[in-house]
Amino acid sequence: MSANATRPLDHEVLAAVLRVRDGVLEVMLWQRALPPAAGRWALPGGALGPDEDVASCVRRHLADKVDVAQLSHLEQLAVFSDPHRVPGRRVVATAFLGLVPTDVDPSVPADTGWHAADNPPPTAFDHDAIVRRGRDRLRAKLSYTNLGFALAPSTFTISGLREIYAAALGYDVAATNMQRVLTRRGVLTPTGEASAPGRAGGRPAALYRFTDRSLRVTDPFAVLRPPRR
Amino acid sequence: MSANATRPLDHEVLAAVLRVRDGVLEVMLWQRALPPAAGRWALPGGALGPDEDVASCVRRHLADKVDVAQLSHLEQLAVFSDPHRVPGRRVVATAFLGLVPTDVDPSVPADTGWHAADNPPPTAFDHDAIVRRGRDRLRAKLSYTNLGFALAPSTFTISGLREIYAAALGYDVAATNMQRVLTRRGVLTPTGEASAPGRAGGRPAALYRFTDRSLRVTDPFAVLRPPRR
DNA sequence: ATAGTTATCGACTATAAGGCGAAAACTGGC
DNA sequence: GCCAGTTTTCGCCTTATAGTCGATAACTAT
Repeated sequence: MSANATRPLDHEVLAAVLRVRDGVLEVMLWQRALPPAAGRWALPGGALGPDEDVASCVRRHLADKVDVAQLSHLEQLAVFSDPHRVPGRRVVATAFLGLVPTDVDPSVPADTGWHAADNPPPTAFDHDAIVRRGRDRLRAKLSYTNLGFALAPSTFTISGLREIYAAALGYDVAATNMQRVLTRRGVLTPTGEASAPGRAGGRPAALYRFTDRSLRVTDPFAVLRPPRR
Repeated sequence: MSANATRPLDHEVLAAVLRVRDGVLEVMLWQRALPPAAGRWALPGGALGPDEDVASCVRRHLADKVDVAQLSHLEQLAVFSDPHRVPGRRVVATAFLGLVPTDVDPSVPADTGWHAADNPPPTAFDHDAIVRRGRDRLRAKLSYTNLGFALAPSTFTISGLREIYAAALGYDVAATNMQRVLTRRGVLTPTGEASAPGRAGGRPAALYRFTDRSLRVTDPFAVLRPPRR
């Protein structure tokens, strides 16, 4: 037996696209104009088409909101399948996690904006739970993979990277050891260049880049864990 | 628009249920008697019902093959959605990873058996890829979570635990430090009891148990990583 | 008793992390 | 130009964890 006659089974994809801006981890949401859940904020996404897999599908729907080429990372998050997650319909959602680096600023439609991932505005359906899952997945992976490359610009200073990690993780990280630890493990490579100092002066910071911009699992970075006491 | 009229969209759940037996990581498969893919081996699972989420669904279908209460762990793995993953139908699968401890031996139907997860017999559809994903997820999580509790019996010796980890990971692990490292981190707790020695003699081994049988993320266990050289 | 077997412990070495203060390299005001 | 202020980077020291090896404990079988 295939889809129930009285209540057809639909499948949609949704994407929690995250970025760090001004020290805040943000998620992309658009405001629904029409019922159901008019006025509430929703994740980008849409129905799974007959001839595509979920990865193609999420890229296709994201293209309505943002230049997909500016996404530095996209991965499956989880399936959300509560029979009542969308009132009046039976729709299973495959959620994705997308990341945008700090040095690109994708233009988005008028109904779409960026909101603090820790405190989003009222969302449609279960989209708040999906945002939480995406945020938690990012935080977990930051400490045992090199996923930071997807949030950081192509070259950056140590203190700039520290700010990105602190914003994404939601707590301050000790910057002193970050260069040493990440460099020793081969995650960071110095470019040899230096950044211009800010207007307050200070020594110019050396620029680094991620050695490997493909996702790799590493030992966890103790420097990224919360302080013990 | 809901499901395409000419090619209805179905959703199924599948479970890669793994266990360690005699030093081998095994997966539960049943042999299909009827087309399509008659004679090939398949993962347990079935269609998503109209009033259940995927977690309830996978437990319901697993109950046909095994006593679900004997599963020590069950988690979402990934969505498999290639439009041609099942010939002639459009069916999206949510795959789960299940684990069975070494000290229970669930009875299974006649068409169902356990096969080496590293080298399964010819499978139906994309079930071999799902087995690989489940195996890889287990291996990754063994080294940064306490998921070992789900494979091990309720109490065990250090060398017994070493064998389980070695079988699941596919490579030998250094046993010398395992007790010290896992105990220091609070993952293992001595029960105070000792096991009877084997027939060849030897000092009786102390029995341990996992301190916390709920899944917790820990620092990775360096003792579980492959040797450096 | 004694040889064989397995488990556990202690001592030592090596590696990595964390903290702190000094030094380096800049800006802007005087 | 000099000096105060700012930010980054480096070096040294302490602590924590991992890895190795050999010694010792606790058993079985003959």
